[in-house]
Amino acid sequence: MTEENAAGVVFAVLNEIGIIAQLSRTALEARLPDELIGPHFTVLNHLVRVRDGQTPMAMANAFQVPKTSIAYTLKVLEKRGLIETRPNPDDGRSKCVWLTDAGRVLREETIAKLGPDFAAVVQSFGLDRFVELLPHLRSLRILIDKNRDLTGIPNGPEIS
Amino acid sequence: MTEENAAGVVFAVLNEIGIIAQLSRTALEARLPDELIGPHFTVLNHLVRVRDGQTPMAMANAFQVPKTSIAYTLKVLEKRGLIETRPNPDDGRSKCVWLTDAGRVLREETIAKLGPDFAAVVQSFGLDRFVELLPHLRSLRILIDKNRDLTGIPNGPEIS
DNA sequence: CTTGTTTAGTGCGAATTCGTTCTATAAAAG
DNA sequence: CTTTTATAGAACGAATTCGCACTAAACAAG
Repeated sequence: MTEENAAGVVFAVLNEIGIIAQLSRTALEARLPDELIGPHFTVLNHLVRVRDGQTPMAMANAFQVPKTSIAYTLKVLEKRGLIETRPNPDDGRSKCVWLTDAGRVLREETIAKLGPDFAAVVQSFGLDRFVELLPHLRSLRILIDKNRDLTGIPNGPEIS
Repeated sequence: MTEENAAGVVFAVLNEIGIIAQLSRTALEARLPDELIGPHFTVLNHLVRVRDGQTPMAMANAFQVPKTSIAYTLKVLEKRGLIETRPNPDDGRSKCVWLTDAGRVLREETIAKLGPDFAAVVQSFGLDRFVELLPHLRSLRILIDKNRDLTGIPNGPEIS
């Protein structure tokens, strides 16, 4: 199963990344209330980690998904009372997304539920390996993101 | 933006992985014929890399998606003449999936189109870093997969 | 052999994701 | 200021993903 060429290694890395993403989404959803799925939590978490009051478009860029996908996710979150939206004072076209108290609480509770899972993985995998992995993944992410704008991949009005 | 605790590092790593997965899916789809999307290619590639003649259920396990999702993907691929299915001689309940010549050709063409993209990323990121990343990602993937079976996450009849 | 349980795949409807089109506003050009 | 051009979001329908119920075959127990 050894990869012999450069493309093979890249392929294998992206393949592993794809599977890990799928696995962690499944694990996350197992700790979420039934009516919520991965992307819902991703939005809540993003609003806490980066900042409240972002526009939907900014989040579409951050997650690299079409704006219509974010729009639907936000609609569900708003209906559940986990976020609220207000007009953007700086731009009449757009709006800003704010967490409600319920949204913050749900995020905290979910993270608490994930704690033991993370702890188990950290113990087996080693925290130092995670720490070592992080900057490499960051720069790879940034690089692929840049490369997207160069290689003629049509990012269209949807993505950026 | 520095992460101070273990959970934060894990979170950040999984977050980067999620974005990279999303970005590479978008990049892949930009090189695929319009009527095909990421999962279609993933199946074709898997059948070449692992082996022809797998059952749908085996692929559902490999990709960690519900069997009904794979079923739909296979239905599209079969309609496009990229795969064909035959009954499983060892098990009357299941069937085996085989690549057609058209399926092999499409995979080759797609990989050829991705070549320059991969080369660009490899040049910037460094092949050695990919090589170093791979085993870590592999073991992380295996670990999360194992952990899923332990922590009471209901993998149900769908996943495994 | 018969019965009860598990597993692979299908059918079907709901939820989600996405591309296209449209409207309103902002930004740029003249 | 007026006229283009670009952007944010909404509306809408198609494609995809998924959960649940069902069928048929394998397997285990008796």
